[in-house]
Amino acid sequence: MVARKSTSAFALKPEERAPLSLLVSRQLRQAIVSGKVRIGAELPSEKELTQELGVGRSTVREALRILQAQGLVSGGDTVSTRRPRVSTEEVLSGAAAVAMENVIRLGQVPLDDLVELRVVIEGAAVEMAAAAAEGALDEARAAVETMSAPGIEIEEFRAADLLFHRSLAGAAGNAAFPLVMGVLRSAIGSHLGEALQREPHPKKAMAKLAKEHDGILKAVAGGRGKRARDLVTEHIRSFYRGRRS
Amino acid sequence: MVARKSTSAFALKPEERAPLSLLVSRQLRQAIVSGKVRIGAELPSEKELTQELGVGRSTVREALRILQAQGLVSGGDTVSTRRPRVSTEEVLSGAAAVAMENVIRLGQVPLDDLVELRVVIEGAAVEMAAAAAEGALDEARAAVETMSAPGIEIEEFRAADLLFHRSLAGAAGNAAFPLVMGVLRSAIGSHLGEALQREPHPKKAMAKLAKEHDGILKAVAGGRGKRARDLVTEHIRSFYRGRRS
DNA sequence: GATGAACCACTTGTCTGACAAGCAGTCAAG
DNA sequence: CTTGACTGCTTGTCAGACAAGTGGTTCATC
Repeated sequence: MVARKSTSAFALKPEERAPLSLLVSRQLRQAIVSGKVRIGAELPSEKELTQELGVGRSTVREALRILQAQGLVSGGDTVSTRRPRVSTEEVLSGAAAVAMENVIRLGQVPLDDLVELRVVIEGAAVEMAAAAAEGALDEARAAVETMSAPGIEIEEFRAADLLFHRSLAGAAGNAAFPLVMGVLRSAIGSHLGEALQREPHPKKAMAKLAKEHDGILKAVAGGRGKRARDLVTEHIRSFYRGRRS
Repeated sequence: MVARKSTSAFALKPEERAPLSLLVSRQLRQAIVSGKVRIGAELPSEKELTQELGVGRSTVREALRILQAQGLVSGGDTVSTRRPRVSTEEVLSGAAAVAMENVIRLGQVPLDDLVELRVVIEGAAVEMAAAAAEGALDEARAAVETMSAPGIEIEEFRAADLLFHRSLAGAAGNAAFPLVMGVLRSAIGSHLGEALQREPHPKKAMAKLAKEHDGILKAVAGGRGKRARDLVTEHIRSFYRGRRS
């Protein structure tokens, strides 16, 4: 409390009572989301921040830890001596997924509700994509091809699956769809513990999924929005059905 | 690195390379989500954790800051000398909301995309709510009543409006809908800077909104899902239309 | 000139010790 | 019984110290 000057007046706003480290973290957050510091750029070192902000190093470090936990800053969880950077989108949505998973784990949101929300979003996305009838389907098409390859590994399949759903969600031209969808997917997946790994017949399951993907893609490409939505709905629901822990 | 005993064995998992503070935070998180520490319960003091875990206080503090940023622990942002507690649902959802908002902000998602996603989610929510056996509409009904009061202030109206949309989104029985809807709403609002404040004729605008709310509510209560969805869609779109900064 | 090793500055991670401010319980004085 | 001071305990913050790792510079060697 050495830095707060005891605020003798009685009208003290509640924000003035926040710890310094939180204020610092907010200030840095502001600098980041406002684009003042570009994505992926390096932040000043802890010492520089210390001098620049006029606070102790512990305070700066705590602020950085907060931002790191929020996913806005990355770098601490890697090696050492590497300066913190502004996170990429991936780290960021990873942090959001962790937060959502916490909400699930503590019983605030049942798993099924997340699945259903994903159905709603992705269903709407494919329906809109089918109506838009544009050429943003190349990525999805390539992903389907990858997944249909005979000797594919589970890990590869998972990556291609993510790419497929992501690009399909983005095919409607809405940037918010794939972002939120990704967070949901990751939260569900980490809660479930990667269902595909425990599949008794992974090859068979993957073949089934690949076939469904192909059907969805064809429906979208053919402009049959309703059909695409139904297929996606069934695709997602059936995948998670019976896999609840 | 003084606390890690140089791990002379060669088989060190990549997790062993994580900072100690992160490991501590994970351990505490595990204790929380596994239900070992009940929700709302007090955690041991920093000193006790220090002794219990065998690490320095700075490390414990950083771990606590991480958990706090994730919303799992609350207490630090309030007064002082109050021990950290396991968070309640509100804090937790709030942290998830912040994380999602970061994703959206940094992902450069256009405003229209956010609005459209909100239309999709809320539209689906009211349609599902209309189909399901209702009973959860009391809150929404009360909110509409509040908003229809003649001499209502803008701030009051905003609060009631939030309550209306939130309870309506939750009326479908899906906890994820109101959560994400709240995030979107807040993200949109911070983009737009509280549109209602700058309204030339706030009274007139509020009256129009209240009337639309009433219509939506009646449609949901009457089980007319399609109609409710259309009304919500138009309600949200028309509100944000022309208000883009 | 190219290459590799030694060296040094800087950064992060962690610990320790210190102090201010606030809160809660205790306990004696009225 | 009430009230006021006192005494711990807790969090917030700072400063200093050291270990370990990374990167760039310099310099000797081929």
